[in-house]
Amino acid sequence: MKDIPKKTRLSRAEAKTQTREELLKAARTLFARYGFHGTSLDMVAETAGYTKGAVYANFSGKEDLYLALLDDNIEKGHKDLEDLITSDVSFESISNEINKNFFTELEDSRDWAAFTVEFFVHAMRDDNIRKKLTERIRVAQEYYTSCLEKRIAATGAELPMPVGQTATALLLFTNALELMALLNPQPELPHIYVRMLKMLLG
Amino acid sequence: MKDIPKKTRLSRAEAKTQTREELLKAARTLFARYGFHGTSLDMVAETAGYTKGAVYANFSGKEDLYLALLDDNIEKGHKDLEDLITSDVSFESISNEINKNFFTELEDSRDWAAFTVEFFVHAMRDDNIRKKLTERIRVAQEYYTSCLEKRIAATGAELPMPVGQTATALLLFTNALELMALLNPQPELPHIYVRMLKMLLG
DNA sequence: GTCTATAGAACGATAGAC
DNA sequence: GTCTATCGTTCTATAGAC
Repeated sequence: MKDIPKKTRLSRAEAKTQTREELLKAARTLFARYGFHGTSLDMVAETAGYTKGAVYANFSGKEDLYLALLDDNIEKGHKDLEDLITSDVSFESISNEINKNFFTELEDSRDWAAFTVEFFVHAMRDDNIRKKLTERIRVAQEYYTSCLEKRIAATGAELPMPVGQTATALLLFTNALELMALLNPQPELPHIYVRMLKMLLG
Repeated sequence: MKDIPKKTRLSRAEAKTQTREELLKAARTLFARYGFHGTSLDMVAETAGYTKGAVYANFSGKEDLYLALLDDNIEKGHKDLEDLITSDVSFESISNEINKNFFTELEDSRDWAAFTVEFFVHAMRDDNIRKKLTERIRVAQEYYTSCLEKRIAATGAELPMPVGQTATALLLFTNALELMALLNPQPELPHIYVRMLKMLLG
């Protein structure tokens, strides 16, 4: 058997995939921190350890790179809510958890939240982006709806609204509260969140 | 008495004030429609009937012009909620009104909403802007709180949360719902809004 | 030898500053 | 109205995989 080189050589396809991943990773960080217009393709390429040639070999342009991030990431930030809806533990202990760790956990998603909201603004002004975003919103709503249905089946809880509408209301309120907490971390926000959850989840 | 010129001559100070006002008016429209980066100072100057020189004579730069708009305008857009809280008419007729005119009335505030949200993004990345914004949010919360207190005094309604927290929740939910309706006008949104109001206002 | 991912220079347009 | 910087995009050369 021949010597295996220190670094296994990548096939051309593998190398390209890896390049693409690294560019996306750099772009995610930079777009989140500096925004769409505040991030240049030179910065993205350099951060990832490439040059602009690599960007244009993998994406048709800046907008395309930005949209690719949406596809990878839109579902991120919803994980906490998902845990909460489907969780088996008592409402009381969930409330305690929220009251205790609300702000510290939120800090981690600061850049991501900025990215998401910036995307909303783009979407309001660009029909192509709007369509991509609303499709993602639809998927999220359906997913939460099914989580809620499971919860109802398990606990027998009664909701004050139809499940679909409850899911939408939850999605809306959670996002708005998160944004407000990042902009202006008033200490009563976790309490408001818990109370709203109690009202919405019955 | 000498002839009065067709147009009364303005003093230099008056002329400068007028120029400033016209620039602000043009900037308000353009920033709202095309966003911060989508609006050039050339566009602003030209729309107002001046040249870029006039902009730099009245503002220290683009950012300064943008911030000047915040001071004039942040409180806009909340009028509907205010009317609703303080209104004397029955909850039923308010609900009907919302269900009927929700989307048509919203269309008018499309540009304004985009501007507001864009400002939120700026605020997350710029501490100076963040301070200005949170101060405005504080004022809005206080105002809604006092509206709610009046309503309680008048109707004797009981709220499920303390007034201050109810005001915050209302503010959050209304803004989030408005944004969602502009991005993705699902027909059930007004119903969700009415139900949430019922839950929050008791 | 051929193909292609990437490097890197060059271009052209835009827009803020003064 | 000019100056200058920036940046997205395009183009060509090259090195390495096939």
